[in-house]
Amino acid sequence: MNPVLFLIDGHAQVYRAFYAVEGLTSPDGRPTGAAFGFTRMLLDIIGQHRPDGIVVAFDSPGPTFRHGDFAEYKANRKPPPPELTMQIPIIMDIVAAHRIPVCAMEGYEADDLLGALTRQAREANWDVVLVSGDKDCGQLLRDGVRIHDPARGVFIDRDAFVEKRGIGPEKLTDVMGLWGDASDNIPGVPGIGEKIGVQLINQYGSLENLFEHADEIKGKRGEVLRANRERAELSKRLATIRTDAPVTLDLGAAKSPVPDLAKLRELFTDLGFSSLMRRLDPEAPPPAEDCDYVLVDTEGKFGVFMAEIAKRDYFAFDTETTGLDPLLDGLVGISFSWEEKRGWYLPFMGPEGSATLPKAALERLKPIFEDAAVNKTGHNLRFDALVLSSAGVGLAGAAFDTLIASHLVDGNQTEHSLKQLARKYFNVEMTTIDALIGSGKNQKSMDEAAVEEVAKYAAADADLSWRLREALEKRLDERGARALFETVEMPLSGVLTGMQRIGIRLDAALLEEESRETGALLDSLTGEIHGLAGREFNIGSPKQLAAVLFEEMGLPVVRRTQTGASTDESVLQELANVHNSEIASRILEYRMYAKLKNTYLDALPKMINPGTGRLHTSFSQTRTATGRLASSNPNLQNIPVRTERGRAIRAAFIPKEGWRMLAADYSQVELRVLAALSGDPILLKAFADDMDIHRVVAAKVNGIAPDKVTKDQRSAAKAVNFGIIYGQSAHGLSQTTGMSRQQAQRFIDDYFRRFPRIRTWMDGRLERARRDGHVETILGFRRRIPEIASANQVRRARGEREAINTIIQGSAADLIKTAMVKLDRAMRAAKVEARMLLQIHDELLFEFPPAEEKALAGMIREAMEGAIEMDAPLKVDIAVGDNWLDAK
DNA sequence: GTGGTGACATACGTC
DNA sequence: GACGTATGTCACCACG
Repeated sequence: MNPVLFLIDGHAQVYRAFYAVEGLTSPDGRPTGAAFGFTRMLLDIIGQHRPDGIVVAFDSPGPTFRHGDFAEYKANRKPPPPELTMQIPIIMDIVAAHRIPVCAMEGYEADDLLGALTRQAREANWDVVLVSGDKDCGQLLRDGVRIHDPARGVFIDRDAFVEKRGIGPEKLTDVMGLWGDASDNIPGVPGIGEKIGVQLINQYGSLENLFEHADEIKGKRGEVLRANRERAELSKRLATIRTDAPVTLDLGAAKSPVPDLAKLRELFTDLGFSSLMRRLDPEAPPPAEDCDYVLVDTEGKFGVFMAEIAKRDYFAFDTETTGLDPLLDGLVGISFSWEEKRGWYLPFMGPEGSATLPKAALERLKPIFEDAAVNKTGHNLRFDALVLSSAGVGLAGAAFDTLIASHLVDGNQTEHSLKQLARKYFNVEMTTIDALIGSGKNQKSMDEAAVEEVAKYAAADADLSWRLREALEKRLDERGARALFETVEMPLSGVLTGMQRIGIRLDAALLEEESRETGALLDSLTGEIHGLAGREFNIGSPKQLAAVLFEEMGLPVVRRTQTGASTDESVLQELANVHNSEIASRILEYRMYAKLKNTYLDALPKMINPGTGRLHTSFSQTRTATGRLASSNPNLQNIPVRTERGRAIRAAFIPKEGWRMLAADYSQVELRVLAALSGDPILLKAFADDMDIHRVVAAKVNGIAPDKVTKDQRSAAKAVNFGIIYGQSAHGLSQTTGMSRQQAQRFIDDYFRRFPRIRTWMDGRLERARRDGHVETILGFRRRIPEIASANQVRRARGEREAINTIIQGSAADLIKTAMVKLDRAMRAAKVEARMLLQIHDELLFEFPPAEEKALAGMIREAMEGAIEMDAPLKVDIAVGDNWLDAK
């Protein structure tokens, strides 16, 4: 029996899959229906028919030889929808990961390539199965060649074809000369369809012979035939599949490809093809790995370990702690790895009676951790650095954080846990922490779990982190993000570690006093509100509040949420202003005070670290899709500033005893980025001259002199400037400004008329985003924008806003990150005592001994204003005070 | 039946 | 546009 080669008509199958699988998207929102359908088809073929070889043929963009013959060829075809086009590279990746050869050639359609490959396969004594739904392929049928339609699950051989069409496959092109093919815009002869075509060709044997005897055909049909001879001959040529395309069938490459399972798993994870994942590996779950993890729990073993680690100038490590707070919780043990599937675990704490290492062991490790020449890898190294620092061990040479690398490789992904990355890159299922220490209220702490078990768990963490480094390095290089990683993100990680460790001093007594006052206010407001409502209810419950306002008091419903009537601030504002509702005004007040009390006044003092007496936020370098930082536990990037009462909270953020506080703000950093990137001459000039940018924009849009700009005009311009940065629509703008939608639209139109460079810059960026599927910041942080190709107008508009916003916000984030790294270096070099405490997106907050004020301000100005060379000057406002409120 | 937990929705603080 | 955190609400679970 001959071996069987499956030749797949790629585009035909992709199209079919696209329309067959609707509405499927990846976890990050990219359309994936076509890729899913195609992949499923491929796995079906491999799994069910066990081909001896596979090749996939694709059309190439651009005209083919058929267009030279007939310019209208396929002219009726609409361009493929962008949701389909954007899936082609994904499909190519999937085919490549299966290690299936792809055949494509400019100037030839997939059909012709299939024709040539079929011929060559037959010459090599292989049988062929053509995977295609296209009727033209019938002409390639002969002995040893079959057609497979995967959608119908049928195989058609020569006999089946003759049975179905009533004509031999070799005569198909003659019939199509008469019949034509509407889908390819092949004309044929008017009035002649399949039935008549088959009948005529069967009667005369061929198209040529038919026309030689055309005179014999009587009546209307004869007339039409004679009049359309050229058209018929052209149609036959167009329908004829060539078998002489200059491609060479490489049966060696096509033969039973061995898929790159790791790559496929990675792709499937990204795409959310969990149902297909199982089919990659029939013996799922993945086999447990055979790893060599050593528990170093005696002096002797520790000696062996030290001798080994001394030979390396690189390793991966991970710390185990009693809890999740690196500053509060204790060091349970440290694991190491510098070789795949091998690791060591050094326990320092364990259940009663277990062997652990003495503190002296840590002392002997200290010089290695503090040696910058020893290159360290870890997952979320900032956590480990803080844990070590609490144990009196410094960390230098923190070169590769797999968490940060993963975020740079794919910023759209929100989860970058070691467990998830191990699954994605290596198909390794790691033990969960719950399996080790339990969950819920019976959860143990790591020092209570058996040391042998902790050793396996911990060593696996170091091992996987070590392995991930290689995989992620490769991807960083592919992405061109290596420089950003090494020169900005990794150094920044060290700076953030320092900021987190130092924390910020809080005047808890002041907040407690505020809280009491606010509590009293809330009590009296609660009474008033209940009085106005006529009954008691929970004001904090939107549901109960809606019932009171709209059902019991009969106020009009302004807007609806998914679950009922909205009671948010803008709704209450409207009820208060337009409908003179007393209760709405009181609720607005109540909400403001409740927010301040619950979120800040009461919460912040509780979070003071009892050890340091200060407040330690946690910065995340890997949470945002734009490259900004995020702050949590507590979030110190959203301390109130807008209202007087909220602002007062800032007075509780105070410097170390006897020191002062300094705040350095980038002035209009996003607009400067916009000016620099777009090259808009008016904005650039305004910044060069250090003008009030909102005033300049207002003057320009209204066509008046800057000194004639009214307060309202300026604030409208300010709102639009913000809108541009946030990619706001006219709708959004009208919401934030109180303008009507029409007014907002008119203002935006005027704006773009006066600043055409911004419009063209945006259009250019959007076009590139559509082409590339992603946008990049000045330093090359990348965000994929899948929605930009959506056919859905709402989603597409959102994609466009995301695209512009990410470029501007992300580039501003690049600027301040670079400044922080430079500034940290300068401060170390100058050996100042002053300390950077917080970053709030465009602002840095410091505490410093009074004597350092001048030197510090100079360093800050230089680092921030000179962060990255741009066409627009950067400006920093510096203010000093005795607390954060003062330093403004 | 009760109490705890986690997911979700709503609302709102910042840049 | 980008975030984090608060509260309420509901479904679900283990527990006695």
